[in-house]
Formats: sequence, structure tokens, C-alpha cells
Amino acid sequence: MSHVRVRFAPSPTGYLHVGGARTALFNWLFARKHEGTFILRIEDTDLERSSPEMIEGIIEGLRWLGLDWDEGPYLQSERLAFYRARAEELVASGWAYYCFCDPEELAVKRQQALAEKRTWKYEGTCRRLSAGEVARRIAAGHPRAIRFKVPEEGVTRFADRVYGEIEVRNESLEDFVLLRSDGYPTYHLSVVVDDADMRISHVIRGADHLSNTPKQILLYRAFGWEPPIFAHAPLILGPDRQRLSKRHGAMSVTAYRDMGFLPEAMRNFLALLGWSPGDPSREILRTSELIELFSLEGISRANAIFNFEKALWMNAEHLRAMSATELFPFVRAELEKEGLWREEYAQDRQDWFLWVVDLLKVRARTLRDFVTSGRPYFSDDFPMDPEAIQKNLRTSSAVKGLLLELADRFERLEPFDLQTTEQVLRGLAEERGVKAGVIINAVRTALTGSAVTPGIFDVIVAIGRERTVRRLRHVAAALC
RNA sequence: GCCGCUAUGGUGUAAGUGGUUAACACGCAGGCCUCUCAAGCCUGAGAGUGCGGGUUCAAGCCCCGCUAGCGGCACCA
Repeated sequence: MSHVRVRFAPSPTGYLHVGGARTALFNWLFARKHEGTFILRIEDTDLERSSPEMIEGIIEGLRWLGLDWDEGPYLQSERLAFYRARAEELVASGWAYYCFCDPEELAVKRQQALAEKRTWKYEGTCRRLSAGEVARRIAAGHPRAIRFKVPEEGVTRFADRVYGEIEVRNESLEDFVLLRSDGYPTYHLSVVVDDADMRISHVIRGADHLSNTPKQILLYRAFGWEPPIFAHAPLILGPDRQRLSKRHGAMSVTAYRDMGFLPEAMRNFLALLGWSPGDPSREILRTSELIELFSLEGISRANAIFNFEKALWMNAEHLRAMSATELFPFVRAELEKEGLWREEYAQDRQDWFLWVVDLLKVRARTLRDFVTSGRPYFSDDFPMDPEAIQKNLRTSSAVKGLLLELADRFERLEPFDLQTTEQVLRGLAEERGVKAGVIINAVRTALTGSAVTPGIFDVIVAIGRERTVRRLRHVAAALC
């Protein structure tokens, strides 16, 4: 394959949603796989709906996902003269014409047709204007757009790498606008001109553009340019099979960051929405594997449904697969946000910290879990779950005495480690004729406020002798 | 309304050139392990491949029709 050049070309009319992120990811994977170039281009020609903040938001999303681009970001708003020149060229070559029709009048007609369920197509009024009439109106200063002259007969076809041969009769297309009367290009013009100018080899984008592609093919031909290879990816729908929208909750990729998703897991999950390596048993894939396996052939045609449960599962899998060292920066950021971070965790307490991360990651589904179920390890201020108290601390009147006795024995235990704490606890259980589980569960809740934790001796050692003894006595004192 | 695309358990995907009881993963139910919960391991329920025809000895794979969903049809992208 000659040099691969692909692009992600969002319009900054909203944040980076999962659909856009998936499209960006496909382009990025394809570029990395073929050692090609990944270009970021901002399609901000809709001055009303675009904003610099949205550009920032999209870039933030791409950065978080780790989708780095090799060129750009190019802003279409800075290339307006270029599009105008191209549009004028088409007028000169007879492929386009000036249109003086009033947009508002056309909109009225269009709406009327729609209301009556009739098909409406621009009649081509200005297409038939004489040269003299055109010159007269220009001289009179009439506002004018430029429309493309769609051939009246024939079909336009192209081979999509995902959907196969797509064919449309030209008569079903209307003479679409290339340049608006305010001098701004429409999408069809700018996208074709830029893809050609930037020598894009493969256009990988959402299937919502499939129906528009024939118009663009027509434009490439009119310009005398070779079209790129097109590959359309199926859309991502919500669980109700409707297009993803606010009512499905998190649409922005940064919302997944905030929920504690790993970029690695998000890339994995997004990659599998509308693409498959062909082996359904291998789903947990690191990014390097995604790059290796990615191909346009694996893109499916049916719309994909976003399954949040599966995304969570996948995140948990990645969490478990990553070492504490790899997880360190993510967990640190999470603790910092909660005000639980201490510099010593990066210094002399780092071994302890990494060990705790290893303990917690087994049960974690998101990074948030490190500051929720992880809280008792990093702070003395953690919530006590009433149900856990009921279940583990109020089971028997003996619990109070057992906790106090255990605290006493732990206080003078030397050394204080996994083996010795287990010996002491089990010894106490045997002496008093209670099941070890009763003491274990009571200690679990006394130390963490929860009924669900890692193995109890890990918890005891992680929390440490001093805090363990203090918490046991404190909880025992509260029991009557 | 017109044009286009798609259709395999609840979800995501498999099932080279049509060939036995449609596979895997998530989820779900139950069990083992066990100090809880996860993880892991074992077992199970769940689709006859949108519907209806056709071709064929044989169809999820081919053909036709229908239905549904989605997308497009803007001086939005």
C-alpha cells in the first residue's frame, strides 16, 4: 500500500462523543498499523455552531484517549480563500453555476413539500440563466451562492471498502450548494477539497456519510481528481437502538474518564464497536494488539449498540491486567482529586502504596473504586455501612470482647505480618470456641466500614498495627 | 415522501468457496473454592439465524418480495 494518510475531521459543534471517538480511533489504528500519517482537521465552517471551546474539548478527549496526530490541527476556517478559489474554478469549467435564489424562499418551498410528503428538489432555476442575465445580476450586486451542476442522467457509483458497491441515480440528487452566499464553503466542497489537498488516501468515517458520498465522488470527477478509498463504519446506537444522545447518559468520552475508565480499556471497547478481529473469543486487547489486528475488512455493516455493562467489565479486566506501577499515575490522579494523596506514597511509602493498589485492583471495576473502597487505607475518615455493621458486628454479644482482646494481642505482636496476625486471630477463635469467620468479618467491618474487602490479613497489614488497634477499640467501644 | 444501508440468543461478534446437534465473549441462574466480595474453575438457561417464498439432495450463507430499524435528502457537518 502506498503511503497511508488518514484524517479525523470533527466539526466543533459539541464535545468528542463516543461515535466520533470511535471514528478517530479507527483512523488512528489504521495509520499506526500502516505506519501512515494521522491528520486532525477541524471542520469549523459553520460559524454559528462552532466554538473554540468545543475545539479544546475535542482535543482534550483525543489526548486522554491517547490518539496522537501527526499533522494539524488544521482549521478550515483559515482556508476559506482556498475553497472559494476551487468553487470559482468549477464555475469556470462549467461544472457549477451561480445561484441567486433566495435561501428563505427555497426553505419555505422545501418545508411545504415535506409537510405534503412530496419529494422536493431544487429546480435548477439559476442553472438555466443566460450568461447575460448572470452578468447583470452580478453587476447589480445580487448575493450569490455557487451550486454544483449534477448530471441529469446516469448513475454515480463507488466501491466502499465496508459496504461494497454503492450506486445512486443522479436524478435523485439535486444541484447542491458548494459555496454559500456569505462566501463560506459547505461541507461537500471543503471536505473534498481538503481531502484532495491533504492527499488523504483513505476516508474512514461514520456511515451517516454514506449517502452523501456520491455527491463527493461527483465533485472529485469534476475537479479531475482521483477519489480516495472510502470505508464507512456503522453507527453506534444506545441500548434502545436510537442514536446516542444525552438521554443515554455519558456521551462525551471525557465522561468516561471521569467515571474512572482507563484510556487503554476505552480504546479496546471502542475498537470493538463495529469492528472485530475475527476471533470472538479474544476481546481483551491491548492497544499494540489492536494496531496489529486492525483492518478495514473487519468492520461490520450493522449498527453497533453501546453496552455499558460490557464496557465496565472490560475496564475491570484491564485494571487487573495492569501492574501497580502502570496504574500508579492513574490512581494517584484519582486520590489527588479526593484530597487523599500524600507525597510519601511516591517516596518512602511507595512499596506499601503499590502493594495496596495490587490488593484493590483485583476487585476494582473503575479507578473510582480506589477512592471509594480504597478510602479506609488512605484515610481514617471513611463511611461505615449500616448493613455491614448489622451483618458483621451485631451478630453476637461476644463480638465486642473479641475485638478488644484481639486489639490487645495485636498491640504487642512482634512481628506484625501476614502470618503472625493470622495465627493470633485464629488462635483467639479457637480459644473462645467461635468460628474464625465471625471474628474475621467483624474485623473487616471494624477496619473498613464495609462487608467487602480483600483478604482480611492483607487488610490488617495494609492498614497497619497502630490504625488497626485503634479502629478495633473504637468500634468495640461503640458496641453495647 | 424519495434514495441508500442493515437484519445471527438481551448485547457484541464467529460460522473459508452452501454440507451434520449455529460457536465465543459480556450479562443472567446455579455450584466449587473460601474469611466477605471479586477473580478463577464447573454446570445451566437463552437464538434455529427479522418475516414469507424460491433455487438445491442440502441455505444463516444464493435469488425474489415484505417488514422493521438506521442513515441521507439543508446556503448543518
